[in-house]
Amino acid sequence: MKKTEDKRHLRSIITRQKLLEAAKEVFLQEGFQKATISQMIKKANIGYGTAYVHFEGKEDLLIVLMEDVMERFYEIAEISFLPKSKQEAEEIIHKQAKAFLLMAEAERDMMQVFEQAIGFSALISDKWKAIREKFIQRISMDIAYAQQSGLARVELNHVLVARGWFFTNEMYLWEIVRDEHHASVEEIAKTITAVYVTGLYIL
Amino acid sequence: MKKTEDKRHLRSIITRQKLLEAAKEVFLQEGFQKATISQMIKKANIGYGTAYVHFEGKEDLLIVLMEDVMERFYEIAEISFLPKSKQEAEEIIHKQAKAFLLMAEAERDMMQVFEQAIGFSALISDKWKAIREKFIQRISMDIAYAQQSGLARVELNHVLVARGWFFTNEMYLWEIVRDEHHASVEEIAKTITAVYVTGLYIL
DNA sequence: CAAGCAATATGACATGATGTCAATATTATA
DNA sequence: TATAATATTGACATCATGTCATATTGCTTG
Repeated sequence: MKKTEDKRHLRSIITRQKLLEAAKEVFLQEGFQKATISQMIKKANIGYGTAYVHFEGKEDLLIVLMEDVMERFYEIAEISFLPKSKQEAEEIIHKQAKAFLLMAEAERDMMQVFEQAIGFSALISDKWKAIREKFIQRISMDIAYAQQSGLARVELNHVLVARGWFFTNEMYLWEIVRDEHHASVEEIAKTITAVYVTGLYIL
Repeated sequence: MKKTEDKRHLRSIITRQKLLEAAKEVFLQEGFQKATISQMIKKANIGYGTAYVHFEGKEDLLIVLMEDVMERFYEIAEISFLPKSKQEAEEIIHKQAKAFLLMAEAERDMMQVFEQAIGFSALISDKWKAIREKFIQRISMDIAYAQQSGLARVELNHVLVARGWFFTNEMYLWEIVRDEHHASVEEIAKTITAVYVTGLYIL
């Protein structure tokens, strides 16, 4: 007999789901700090203690709600990079930077909650740090490849350059999330890519 | 009659000072989140309510404690910038970036508390944002100057470039604060400056 | 110099959130 | 149907915050 057909297990799953949906609403409406478990269980029509049966707390709830968004970040980080010229590199890098920044627009609401939560929860902060390191590791490799191909300046420490480049992207991401950017994603991506590629690549 | 000689006003000042010192100890020991008013007033040997006579709460306390550090950031932001060549520009920029990053090492302990507090307190977050905007405004002007002098690429939006450049610096600052950097401040400053200057300046 | 006034300090209290747990309800199994 | 296993519940203990009526201390004036 499958667990899914187990009636009481099913009930448990439904409870969990109700709570997740209520939590999302509350997070979006109140932000991470102001959101409380009480509001969520009320919206979900379940008992207070039930929330702690299914999740460890606010943080845990948000992490589950963010899982698919985080997955998409990981996918962007994995875009392949094998340029044969400086121009080709610029195209790929521009495309990747833009995709990264567009995530901010596409998921603005949840990302706003996420940003707040990074400040409050070490758990969530670690999740974002993992994404960051994934990107940086990938960019480092890309730079090393370009250096080996004679496309990029060899005298630069590729790890340090990678971090710097990602940091620019990340901060613009948060600006867009907060809706504090005063230029289009396209122009931002174009500009920062231009400086980066000219600064790193030869010719 | 001067206020300073007023004995009860003097007592008030001493109380305030005792609290500030105790608060600093508690912040450094516990971090911003875990630090409580109770711990501070205990260390300072004053009553609970007294803390709220002198300050509005934890946030306010930390802001006062950070005032001189913030002042020093503003001073760094005001370094003058009138280069006559790309090389001269690189020297000045490198120097400024290094001074900025060295602040992280010099004030690491308090900056660690500050970083945490940025996540928790809108007030403190705004203080840091003000510093950031000050730097960006200044860098924007510098770039515009370099563009007018024919030293920098005119086709780039100077405000966007300025933000991107500051973001790299800022994120490295926090890495250094957290002691998570794996290169010397000198090497970091040298590397990011090299990419930035080559990317932005002509020749 | 004494009485009254103003500035300071105090801690008990109300509030609001958290996480736990013993008790209860529901479903499965024998 | 009895019993075991699983799921739900809300009352409770805990802890930090900010407020406020009261107490204390020092100044000032008649």
